[in-house]
Amino acid sequence: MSEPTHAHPVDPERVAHARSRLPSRDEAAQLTSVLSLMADPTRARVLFALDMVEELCVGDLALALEVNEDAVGYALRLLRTAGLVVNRKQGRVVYYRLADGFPEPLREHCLRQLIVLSQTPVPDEL
Amino acid sequence: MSEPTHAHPVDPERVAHARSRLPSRDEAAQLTSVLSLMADPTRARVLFALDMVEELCVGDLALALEVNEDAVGYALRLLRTAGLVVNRKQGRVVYYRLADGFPEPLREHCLRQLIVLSQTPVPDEL
DNA sequence: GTGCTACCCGTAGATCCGTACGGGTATGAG
DNA sequence: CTCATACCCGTACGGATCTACGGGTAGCAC
Repeated sequence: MSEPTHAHPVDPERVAHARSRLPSRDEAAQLTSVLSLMADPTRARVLFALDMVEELCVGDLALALEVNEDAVGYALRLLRTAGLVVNRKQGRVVYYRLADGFPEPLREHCLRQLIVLSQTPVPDEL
Repeated sequence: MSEPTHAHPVDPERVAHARSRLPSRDEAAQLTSVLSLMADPTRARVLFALDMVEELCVGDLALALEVNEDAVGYALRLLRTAGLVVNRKQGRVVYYRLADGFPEPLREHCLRQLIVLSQTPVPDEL
């Protein structure tokens, strides 16, 4: 079924309207690459924590989230290589914080809004 | 290394502060289950499209997004079973729309904000 | 120097996810 | 009735992703 049966739209007007102001596949891919970084419990909570307390070292982060250091290590690795967090080394302790360029809308509208969402959940009718 | 070396926090105050108002692992999981549904180019664009034009049938959705019907089919299957979209069958055509209970903050603050984000991208320094 | 701590990296194994394919049902046209 | 359309489902396969582990380095204590 993968090939385009149904060559002509049922509602051409709506199709055109949707097409006109829709992110391209590339734009969407770029957007979702950020989203999928937040779409993991550990990473999301790391971001929440850093949004609240400015700066935390790896071990304290593990304590705060109650996960092992492997988990935070991996989470931080991905967030770091994506440029969403930055680190600062002092002695043998490494402190992490949100990157300066951390997308402000993401922080304002998603991080903080979603923390509310997480208290008052979703429909979930199944 | 997975076991908790480093039993005592470096900055106990910040750890406590972070811990106090942090989503639990369960809350975070619930939240990220929604996020990971949006964290896919096809699904995200499906949601964008439905947010704009109210209602579209499967074939038109495939046309608008320029993807094959298998892709939209799979995307809609997941969004549907998660309760984020609903469908209405008229003849042999199936129309989809965002569910009534579609999380309003998600729609307002994320969908619409993120479409802006997708135009003016992220730091991405690597 | 030895040893411990805080963290990082690379890799193997399990698991999850998306795609493609074959086939099925129901509606409508002729 | 037969046939095409619009859509759905189940499954198999390839690729991505997460976890756990072994091992490495830099800083500090002694």
